[in-house]
Amino acid sequence: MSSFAGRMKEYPNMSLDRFDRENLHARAYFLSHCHKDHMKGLKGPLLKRKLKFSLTVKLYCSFVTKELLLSNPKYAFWEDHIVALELESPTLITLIDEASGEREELVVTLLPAGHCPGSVMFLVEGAQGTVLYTGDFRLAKGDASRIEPLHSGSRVKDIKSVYLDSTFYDPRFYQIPSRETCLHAIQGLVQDWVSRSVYHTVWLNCKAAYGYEYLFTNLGDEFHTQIHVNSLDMFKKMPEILSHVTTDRASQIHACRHPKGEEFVAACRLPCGSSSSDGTPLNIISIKPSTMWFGERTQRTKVIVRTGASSYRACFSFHSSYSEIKDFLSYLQPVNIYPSVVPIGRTHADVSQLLKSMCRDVSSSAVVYRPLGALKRTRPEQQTHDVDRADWLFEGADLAPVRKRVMMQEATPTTLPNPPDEPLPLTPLITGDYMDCTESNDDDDEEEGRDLEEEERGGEERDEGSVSNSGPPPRWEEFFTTEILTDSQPNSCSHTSPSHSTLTGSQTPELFVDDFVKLPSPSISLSAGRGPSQADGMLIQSEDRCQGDALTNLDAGGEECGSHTHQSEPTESQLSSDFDIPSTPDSHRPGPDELSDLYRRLAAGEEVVTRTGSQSL
DNA sequence: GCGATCAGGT
DNA sequence: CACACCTGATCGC
Repeated sequence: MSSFAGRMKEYPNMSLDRFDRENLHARAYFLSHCHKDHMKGLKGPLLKRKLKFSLTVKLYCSFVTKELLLSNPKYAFWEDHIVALELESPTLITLIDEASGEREELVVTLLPAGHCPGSVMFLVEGAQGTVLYTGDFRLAKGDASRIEPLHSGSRVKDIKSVYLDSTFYDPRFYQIPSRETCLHAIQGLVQDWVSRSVYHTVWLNCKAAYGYEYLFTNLGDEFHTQIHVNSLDMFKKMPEILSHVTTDRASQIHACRHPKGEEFVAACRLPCGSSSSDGTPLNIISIKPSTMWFGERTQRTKVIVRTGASSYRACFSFHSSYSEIKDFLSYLQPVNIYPSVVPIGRTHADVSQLLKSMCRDVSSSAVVYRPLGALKRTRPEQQTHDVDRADWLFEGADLAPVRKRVMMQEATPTTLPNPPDEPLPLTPLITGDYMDCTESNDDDDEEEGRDLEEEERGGEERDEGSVSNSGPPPRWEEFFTTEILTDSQPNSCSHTSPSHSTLTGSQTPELFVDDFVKLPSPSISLSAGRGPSQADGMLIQSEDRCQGDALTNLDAGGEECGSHTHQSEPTESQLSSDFDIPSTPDSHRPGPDELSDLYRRLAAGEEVVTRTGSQSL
């Protein structure tokens, strides 16, 4: 949970994501996204009173965040004090002290954060240097290079401080399967289920929070349906989302919620109360999006885990993994990094120590200080790395090490693939940096004999085409319209007005980079009979997967949902949507006999050797 | 009655 | 395992 107190050292007159205590006296407020833990104090009576008497205090956020916020009547009093900003449009903001009239000018730029609809990072440029407040974010490897305002021409901007979402900044969370991988795995599971009959229904057991919408839009498109949800109110200005959700309970895919939802589903009733359409009982599976993470060398990394006869967990993360954060930081090379979250079991000192290695070394030889510089330096507030103000003190034009911009997007999609042995040009600075995390993941690393280097080589070999799949970070803003749309959308996405199509393309998570491997493997599929769009992003299924740990997830226990579940369970391939798995040369696909033996042993309750540890639930 | 905080749950 | 959130109990105003 965020322990950020709301203030940045450089710009203490602005408050971000905290609105209580000392933040009550801020000159301007910034809300990175609409999750409750970033809105502390935002509906407090003290702040409400302050607004009544203030002409200048504003809340800055994205258009989508504004819409989501105001869809809750408890925040309606903010209406006239919210300034929605466009993404990636630098905006001059003057902070005024209402008592003294003192003014301070800042340039603030909203950057897409990929955490939930409307989520942004704040890039602040002013007299105290350039700082980045990330809010909560999930960016894939290489995304920083595609965010224009982080650059100045061909250079990466000189960033003094990053206030970082360090939720998963711990080597234990080294990798989290990409959004695409997770989405495709979920699609596979849903496909297998809903194709069985119209009574086969999926319940997406999502938490009461924004962030699952891209799941709804993609599943909606894939299955030509709308997802049943409790309310459409918050999406009334977001046609792309609105067209994929419905309050009509006659849907095969539900994401409705009820405090006793789990009990309902165990009793073959959906949280909305629906239990049948025409008297025939529903056949429900539940899929609970959950964060799953894996160590640096972990290879068998299941994206879907079965937790009961008709319940599954599916990998889903709102936050960047350790390696994604490292990629982000090593691209930006800030001078300071301040963590906003201390992972459980860690101290602030632990995290700060870990983060030190990601900071630019200001004493490095890249900075050559002129002997006379100290004498010339008359303005004490000047920062040694402030390029614009202090470069006359130094040799050369730049104090910050030259950081060349990397354009991943420009990687030629149609030309020859990178040579297998050459690392992809993801960051200019590090490749070996990932080695300093070897202290980690003993616990997660169940790989016995595998050689890491071999694994990496295998990965890069297959990475060929996938570089060009990288897209820009998510732009939830493009979901937004100023019109208010009504609930009377057509009941099938296939009828959705073409006027929305321009919004669709750039929003879908296909655009996220998959760090890992995709193989155009014709022999492997998550499910049969799907279109070419799935074939492109096919997950690799390891040959040896079936021998062991995949089966350990076939939990024979758990609640049964009526008598009809057994013969209609999803097939093996749905249960083990592995990702990033290089094939093992000396492994083999188990034969039917081996498989049935394993099934028999599982059914008999015998131990089956597992390399993923206990996953029984 | 309201808000803040904590425990316990999903 | 975490996350984001909810409910209910308790405390203080």
